[in-house]
Amino acid sequence: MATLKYNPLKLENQICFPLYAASKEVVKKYKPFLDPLGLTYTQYITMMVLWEHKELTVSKIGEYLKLDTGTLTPMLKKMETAGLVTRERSKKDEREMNVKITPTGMALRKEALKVPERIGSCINLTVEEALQLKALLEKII
Amino acid sequence: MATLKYNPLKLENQICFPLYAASKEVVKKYKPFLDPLGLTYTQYITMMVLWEHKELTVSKIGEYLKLDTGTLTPMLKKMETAGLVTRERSKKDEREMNVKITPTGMALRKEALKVPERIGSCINLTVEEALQLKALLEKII
DNA sequence: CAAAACTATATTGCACACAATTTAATTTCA
DNA sequence: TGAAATTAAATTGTGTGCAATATAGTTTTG
Repeated sequence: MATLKYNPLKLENQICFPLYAASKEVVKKYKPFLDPLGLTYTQYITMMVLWEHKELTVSKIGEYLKLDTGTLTPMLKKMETAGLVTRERSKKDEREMNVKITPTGMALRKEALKVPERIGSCINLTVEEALQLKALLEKII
Repeated sequence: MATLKYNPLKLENQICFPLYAASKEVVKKYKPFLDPLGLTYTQYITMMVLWEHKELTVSKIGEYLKLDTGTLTPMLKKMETAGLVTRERSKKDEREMNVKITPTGMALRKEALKVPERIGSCINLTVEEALQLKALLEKII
């Protein structure tokens, strides 16, 4: 009997690749729902933490989203221009930049409320599977 | 009894976010192992399909990796400069660009062989969990 | 068989993503 | 207390990632 050697460098034997591909796939699925709101995916998750916390420093946002300042600073400037947030140095510690959601930004929440369920119906998983997946992913993070 | 309303726009209620964060996390874990090989993560998975198939068109690579030409063309040019692949128009159909792995590229495989297990030990999952995760991710793709 | 439709790749423009460095403010501690 | 260490953002440079468009080659079809 011939034994086939396991090939650790085959794409289908990787765990990383489906993770990478699925992530891009899902982000892409958001686009048609976020375009009407004028948000990119990264801006959308940033709005999510701001809808909840109202005001945060750049580094706090980075902690929640696991993004660094090189990504956040230019994006937050664009969001400021779009009227979604204000950016102001902290009075207490001038090193900190306080990012605060505006009424316009807050109002956008209502329009975003339907996004999650619309996405949900695009993803081919049952509720149990989704929860299982979420638990596994959180073990990685 | 107060009922707390479920908030669909909370980061921790999303499936997309852990997926996005875990994917970035894992790609980042590769960096220390790929840097010595002179490969980025995207180049590494490209090499994976080329180690297996030796010669492919740009669109075939894109099919395997779910990447488009806007990503692949500049990257393949860099890989050509690095001596890992050659790029040549197909004689049969001049529209096609054949990407072929070089002996240098092929030789790199040996050095890459230890990457998967090293990564495996960085990821906090049992074999069963990894297989379960892979199956769930493949349902999404 | 030539115009139209199609296909494969390349190019352009925009938006991340992060490592490394810089700048400025605050804290620590000799 | 003042130099050194630490901290928070911003900047710079490199590398994706994709939509939209352009270009060139191939196939279809009236």
